[in-house]
Amino acid sequence: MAVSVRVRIAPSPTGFAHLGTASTALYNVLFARQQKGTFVLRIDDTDLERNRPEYELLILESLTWLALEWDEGPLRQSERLDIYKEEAAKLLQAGKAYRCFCTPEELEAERKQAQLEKRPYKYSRRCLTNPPEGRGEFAVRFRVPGGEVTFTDMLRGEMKFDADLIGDFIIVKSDGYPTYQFASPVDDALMKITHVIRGEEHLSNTPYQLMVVDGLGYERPVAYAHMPLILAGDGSKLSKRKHPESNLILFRELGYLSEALINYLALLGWNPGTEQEIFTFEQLVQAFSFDRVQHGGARFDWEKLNWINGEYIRKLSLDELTDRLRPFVSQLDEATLRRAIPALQTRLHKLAEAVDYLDFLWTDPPPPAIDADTAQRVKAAIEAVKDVPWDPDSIEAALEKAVADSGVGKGKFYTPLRDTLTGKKVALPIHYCFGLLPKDVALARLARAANLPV
RNA sequence: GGCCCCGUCGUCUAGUGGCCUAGGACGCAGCCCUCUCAAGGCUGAGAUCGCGGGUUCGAAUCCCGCCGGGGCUACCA
Repeated sequence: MAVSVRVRIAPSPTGFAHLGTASTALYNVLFARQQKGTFVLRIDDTDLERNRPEYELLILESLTWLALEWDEGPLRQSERLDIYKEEAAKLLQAGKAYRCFCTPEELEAERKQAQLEKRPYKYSRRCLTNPPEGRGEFAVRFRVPGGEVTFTDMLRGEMKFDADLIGDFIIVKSDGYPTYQFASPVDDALMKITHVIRGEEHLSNTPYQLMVVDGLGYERPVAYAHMPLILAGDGSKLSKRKHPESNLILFRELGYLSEALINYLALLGWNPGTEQEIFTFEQLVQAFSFDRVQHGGARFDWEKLNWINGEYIRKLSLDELTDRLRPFVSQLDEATLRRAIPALQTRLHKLAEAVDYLDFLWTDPPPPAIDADTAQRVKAAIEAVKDVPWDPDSIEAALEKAVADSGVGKGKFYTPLRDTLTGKKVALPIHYCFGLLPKDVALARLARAANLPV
């Protein structure tokens, strides 16, 4: 009987959730849904120095926004300290771990020395071979048995690491908290995680964690999948500090649709083997497979995301787009917003751009300086529209007639009108600029610009 | 330094020995449409497949070396 799939994501609340978090979560969810498995959310909050509770909130909020819902959790490592203590005690008792009293300075000196002698650094094991007399603060080190560690990576096949190159590493810090290399494999084992799907930066961490699992006598995960990293535009790895723009909350604020971001992220590093680029989530679940995942990192491309986001915006129904837009233009009344949608829909790449197209509705632009001829045409425009029904189509018909009568081209006729009404060089079609404005406001703006009595 | 991963148009990629004079998408350029900006339609530029050796009748695809990028090597995760 096949064991049911259990996967997890384990972000640490030392910063906002970023693109990498989303990407890893996505692949986990895709696999979980496809295999009818369980997706667990665990918060790896063992870094006392850098953890912040508000970051955890941000992570949950980001994942929820992206609809990457977890089935179990969030479990917090900070609430499982007893477990790690117990597991560490087992290792200590079995002689598979030992107390280390070395100070950071001493360790630093060891490292420097190794570097000086041009030999690869490995902890000297002095606290194992010569346990110091003094008591006091100590960390717990795992006694690396050496030999070879092998495991299967779902992308790369059989991986083999030489454990003789790995020094004894710390599993419990002197503050009593477990390190990542310890807590993570312990939890994965206890939570019966079957497939560890995570970023490629963890590929060479895997042997550490496998040795811990083996040392404890737990069952190993069935397989690992180390997914390609998302790179910044310059090819470097995305980091929270260097790349604040990768904050997922920011994507929401800029007006990216969560399903568009998901679609883009899925394509970044994975490809379906067909030329399809736009996928529903269900289609992704069906189509996803690890053997079509890229092995190398991929740069994040805003342009392509913008295009996909535009595609998604254009697919939305009038009601859906209205709902999505509302938070971005809360100044605007519902009816006006709905009337603007047809003109907006083909123009937006991000929802927030709606503000640039609509803010003339609640912000009076300064009247432009116009010459006598132009004033005449503005006046003609006023005459043309002042008695027509106030909807874009009627306005357009009236204006077209006025243009024909004026003897000048549309561009020459419309440009000063657009300028007067919106104060902008780029705007919605002129009849929308009229129609969205209350009639009296539109006429007043024109009259003022043409220096006419209102 | 050591270990590991990766290397096809600017970017994301297709490609697993002949179908590749290397395909698609984004972006870019031009044209059409057009009151601006988009959207849409059409056309186009853009990769000697990191480099050098092999293997083979034939290599982007296999082998070796080199170079380049990234990751790990923390009492960060």
